[in-house]
Amino acid sequence: KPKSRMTGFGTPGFPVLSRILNPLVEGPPYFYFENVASMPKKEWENITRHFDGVEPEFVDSKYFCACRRPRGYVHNLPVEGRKLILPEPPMTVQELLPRTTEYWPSWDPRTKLHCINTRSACNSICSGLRNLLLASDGADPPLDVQKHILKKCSSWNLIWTGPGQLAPLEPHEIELLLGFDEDHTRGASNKTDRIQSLGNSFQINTVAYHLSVLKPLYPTGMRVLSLFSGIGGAEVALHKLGIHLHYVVSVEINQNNKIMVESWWKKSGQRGKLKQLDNITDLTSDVLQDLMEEIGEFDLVIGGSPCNNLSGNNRVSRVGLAGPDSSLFFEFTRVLEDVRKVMHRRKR
DNA sequence: TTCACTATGATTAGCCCG
DNA sequence: CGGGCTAATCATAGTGAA
Repeated sequence: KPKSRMTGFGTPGFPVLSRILNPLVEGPPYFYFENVASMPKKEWENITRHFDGVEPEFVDSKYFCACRRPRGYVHNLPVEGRKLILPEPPMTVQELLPRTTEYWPSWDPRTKLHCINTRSACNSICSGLRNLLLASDGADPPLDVQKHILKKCSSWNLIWTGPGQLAPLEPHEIELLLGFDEDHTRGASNKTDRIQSLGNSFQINTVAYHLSVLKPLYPTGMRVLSLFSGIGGAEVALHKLGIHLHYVVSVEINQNNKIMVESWWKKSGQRGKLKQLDNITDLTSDVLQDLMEEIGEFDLVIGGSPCNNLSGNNRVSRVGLAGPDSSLFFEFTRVLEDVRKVMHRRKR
């Protein structure tokens, strides 16, 4: 089998490659940046330039869980000695959602789901498919009908929820797919918001695999600067690795997401300190310097900047990295550079 | 105001094949 | 090596009901 582009420096089942890192970008601070893999290559080259030539590691989360999620990760972490978090998650939809197997027809060969999108409304599609299935009265529909249905299933990421019945994923199912505990996003917002926030999140098992090399480096805990935190995927991944979170500065502008992170922080029994900020542009060099007077250094700067101007799903404003939201990427490298400056200055 | 739902293609990369 | 084909995509703006 040919090696896929989406296995990065190594995934379970694929050999671990080594790399030589530019000494200029060696940690600490370690950094970890994430975004969609399928943006124009030109934009990834642009991003690489802003990370002093560090190239993204492209990884598909299908090697870690039951859904596709091709993403690029730019980081300066060691790539040897990676470990999976336990328990290992279900690798197929059928294992993840056992109730679907009862209704999953033999002519639907899917075992993995597609990327989580933020669309939730496809009732008319689903009812149309149900009518098609009703027409075949329980028997396998004709091949051309099967093909049509499979295409819709693929396009809308539908699962079998009853006899001849298809539906999109519910928020609690997306949480499990992405490696969160069930109900991670419950209570803070409505269904629309939950799906949106989840769709923007890390896949925990994938990210934790990359971050696992930090555990032996920081046996007593880490001080983390989490940018574009969202629902706290980075924090959850580190916690599931058993890494003590000594201090987390979490920057997230969405109030619902902030509440979810704060709620998780309490629920998971954290003993460190969480400081939440709203807007990354408010995290100026001066503010950061004051923060670091209190905290000391940051061991890790982590986050994924907005992708909506880069995503192929965007019909309206796919204008590239310089777009109104995606241009916040430059704040990531700006903040990282500010952190480096403070740390470097102290070394002298 | 809040919320669920709906309509809306283009741009990619990766194939295959001549 | 280049053109054609296939398949997939962390989305947005608008509508209407509650």
